[in-house]
Amino acid sequence: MPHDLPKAYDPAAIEDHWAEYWVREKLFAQPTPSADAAGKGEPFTILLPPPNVTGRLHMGHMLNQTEMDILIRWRRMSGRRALWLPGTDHAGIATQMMVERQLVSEGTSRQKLGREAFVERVWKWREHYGGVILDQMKRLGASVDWQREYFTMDEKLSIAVREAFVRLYEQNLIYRGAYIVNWCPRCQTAISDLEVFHEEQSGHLWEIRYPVLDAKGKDSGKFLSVATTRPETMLGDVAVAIHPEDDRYQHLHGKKLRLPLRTSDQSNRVIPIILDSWVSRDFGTGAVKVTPAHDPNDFALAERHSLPSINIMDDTGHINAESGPYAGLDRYVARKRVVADLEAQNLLAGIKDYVNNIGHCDRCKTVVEPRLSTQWFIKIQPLADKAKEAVRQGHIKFTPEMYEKTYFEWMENIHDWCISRQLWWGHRIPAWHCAECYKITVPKPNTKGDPTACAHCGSKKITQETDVLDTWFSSGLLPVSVFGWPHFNTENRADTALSDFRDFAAFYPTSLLVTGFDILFFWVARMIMFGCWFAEDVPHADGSKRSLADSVPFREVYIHALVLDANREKMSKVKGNVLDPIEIVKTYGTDAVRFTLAAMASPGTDIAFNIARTEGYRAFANKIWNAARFLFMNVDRAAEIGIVVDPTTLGKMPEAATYAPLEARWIVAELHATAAKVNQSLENYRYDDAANTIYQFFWGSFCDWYLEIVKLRLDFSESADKAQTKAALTTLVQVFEAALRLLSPFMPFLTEELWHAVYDGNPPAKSIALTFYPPIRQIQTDPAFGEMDLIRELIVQIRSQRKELGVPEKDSVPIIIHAVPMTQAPAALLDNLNVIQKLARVSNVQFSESEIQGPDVFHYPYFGYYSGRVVYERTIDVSAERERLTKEIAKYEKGLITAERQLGNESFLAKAPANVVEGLKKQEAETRLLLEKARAALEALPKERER
RNA sequence: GGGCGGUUAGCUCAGUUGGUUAGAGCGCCUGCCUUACAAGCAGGAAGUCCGGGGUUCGAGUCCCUGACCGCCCACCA
Repeated sequence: MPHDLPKAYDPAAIEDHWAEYWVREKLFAQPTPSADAAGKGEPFTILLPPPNVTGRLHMGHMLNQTEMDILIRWRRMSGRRALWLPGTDHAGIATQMMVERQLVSEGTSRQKLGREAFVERVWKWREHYGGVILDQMKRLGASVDWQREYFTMDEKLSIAVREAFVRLYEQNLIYRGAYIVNWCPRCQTAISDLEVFHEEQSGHLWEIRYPVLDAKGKDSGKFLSVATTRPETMLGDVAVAIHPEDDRYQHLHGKKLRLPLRTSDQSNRVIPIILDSWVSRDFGTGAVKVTPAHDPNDFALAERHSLPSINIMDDTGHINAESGPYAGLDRYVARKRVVADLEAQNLLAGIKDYVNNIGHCDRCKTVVEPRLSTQWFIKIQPLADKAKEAVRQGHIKFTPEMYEKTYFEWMENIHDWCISRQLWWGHRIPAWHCAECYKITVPKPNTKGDPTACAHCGSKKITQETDVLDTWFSSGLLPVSVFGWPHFNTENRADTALSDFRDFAAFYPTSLLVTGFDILFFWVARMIMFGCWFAEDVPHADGSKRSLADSVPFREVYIHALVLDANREKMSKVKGNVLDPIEIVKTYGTDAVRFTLAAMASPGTDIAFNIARTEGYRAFANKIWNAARFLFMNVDRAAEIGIVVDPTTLGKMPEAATYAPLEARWIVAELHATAAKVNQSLENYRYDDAANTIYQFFWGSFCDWYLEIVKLRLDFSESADKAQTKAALTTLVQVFEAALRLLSPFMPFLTEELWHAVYDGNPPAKSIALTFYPPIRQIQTDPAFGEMDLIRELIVQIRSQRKELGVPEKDSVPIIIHAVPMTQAPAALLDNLNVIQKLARVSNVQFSESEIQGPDVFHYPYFGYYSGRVVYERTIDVSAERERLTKEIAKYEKGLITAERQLGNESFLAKAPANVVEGLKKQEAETRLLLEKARAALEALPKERER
């Protein structure tokens, strides 16, 4: 037996095999186009948001990848030159943290190892764990080009990072300086604003009395109260600020205060009272201590008033040597100590409970410390302006649209980007410090090799900057760097790798970015800025200048939502509600999980992942599996009597002859309509519509109706009309094969397996993924839809009536039909009486010239009005029937009143479009008839016996 | 403090530019092991479209307003 499928669908038995096959056969490799690549299809490119090398696949990844895979498979099958490019991110802080943890568990540390050994260790770690998520992707069937896999610290990409840096430096867009940055004492590095998350925490607001000095510099006996949430920062106070027009403090103008704490510089530092209208009079006491080295506002204030900055903390969040007796204390210990010391001096005016927003390190959750420190920054405004312009001009389209607003919101309020990190793992900043003149040497653009002497004084005593770049600096460059930038753009054209240039020419800008909103600013915005900035210099293949429109890193961005648990809660390890996609995949199959995500992925709405849905879609897969078994069973039976479907009739969109049986014409029309809807839905990122449309087609139309009807035509007996059987079988196989292709992007494994089975080991391509997707075809309204509706509705009515009358499931019963207004029923009905008999278990259909009366008469309006009756002596539940009819009558009455009111409204008749009025009139007439019939039926019911 | 999104059946969600009697899956009820499928088949019940006002011939859909839920951004010590 060629078609020997197991009885039940078992994803485990098929998925591993195909996953491995797709990778081995390099089916989705998209090589660098040759010079004469014309006519090979318009490129469709997606860059995979590179997972961190620390990563394991979570539900968000799976959603992200499912969406990309559906689109790329669909576009590939639709004739586009599809490229989905995978890679991983070195993820500076995150990875360094993982390895540090590992070292701690081994009783050693990063510091003990030293920089070089540590970095080597991280590389080893990366080799070991870095591919986990990619292996998981393979298992999910992601149709990426594995030949192009990259890592953000690959040499090729590192060259791009260096070139981007030196160009920006050359353009005066990179500067180094001491500013307040967010400092993580655990990671011991600066982090950007985006890497800080704020959380409300209950704390205290301390009111501290600062002694006011008299003209001689002695305590005047008066005090100025100042409110603070961080008393330990007093050690760095250089002033106290009040509002110039604050009536309460007019007498203090020009006075000085004594800092009531001992520090090393002076036991009692004297600080001025300064006036600044930035101070709000109604907060706290209206007086604010100024600590420039530990607060951004204070820093700005100090600049305005030419005050010094006193840094009181070291890299680890401990008080430094500047602060005498407090030196070496942890910041929170110091806080307690300071408060105690103040209390001892009776300088604590009060402690209030206070809830404030505290910044935490995104990675390690440690409370960040705003801290003055020397860092590298990008002057972002020029890049942001260009990036805004690109979106404003419509060169990048956001879906859902609202994210465009979010993008602009952020871009309008953008701050310079702190790009230096005091880490060891990452791209070391290409700048050299001179030990003699202290100036900085940065290589010129388009040059190779590290500088050996100071560009300013010629000294050979130069050392490279120890800081590395923010991870997002390199990932922000990916759209240009993965396609070879800047190799081909160097002055030294001999260096130009031609193949890289062709990649860039063919695949940049990428078509689409699919990602979550959580990295909209981190990554998406940065790619747009970098892309627009650097790609504009790269000419087109023909040498012409690249416009802004062609400099963007991607033409469209699709932002997907979060995957929540079934109770709409965020998944988190703490809550213990994390679903591991790999586990679910093992139980239900990748296809079912993918389909679940697709069916629930409505743009802009979070997905409450419900395993019940996945169970349902596994059932769907099983349904298809069994439809295939049915089909193969018949193909095999047909073969026994010499009927064989010509395989060359497959692989295209089936057409039905006008003389073909109704179900054949109908299912073909349905297939076309489904293909049109699915294509349109995918075009608009409506994965949910697309998935549901296919589901409805496969299950609701193909299996529930078409297969049941086609059984009648598959007659393999001696007396059978072989031509008719063959025609039916051909349509069956054609539609099924096309439907598999339609479903393939959503359920790649199942469809691959069954598609190969359809071709019985001789497929026309290596994979269903390399065949053609059913396209949109302009369809006229096909009469088959209406005819089929007539038949279906009649069958449903009969089944319903049978149930009502209590006819045993297996029994066949006769029916009587009366048609109004025509005395003859239409051909569609007469031609398909056998279908009605089979599907509704009817023994005989009798047509009645006269109207049928009685409580068991059913009615339905199609091409006129039909009534019918199932002939059966029923055991009627009079009261239940009365209740049902009463409800039905009420419903009709209500509908009728609405319709009549509207039809009686002259302005409605005047203003509403004709088809709406027409429809309403028809509906009113139908309702009226149904109402009359229902009333008659109620009337005909035996009267309830008196009790 | 700003900004954004949501509220439709018991649950999770669709519902295009306003247009005929608001849909799906799951769950629920009833009956069936009908030779592709019990992960199935057939039939059925179930909604004050968050509340209030307005525009319109017509509102789940547009406008105003209130309530509740969620998210993002933000330097008030």
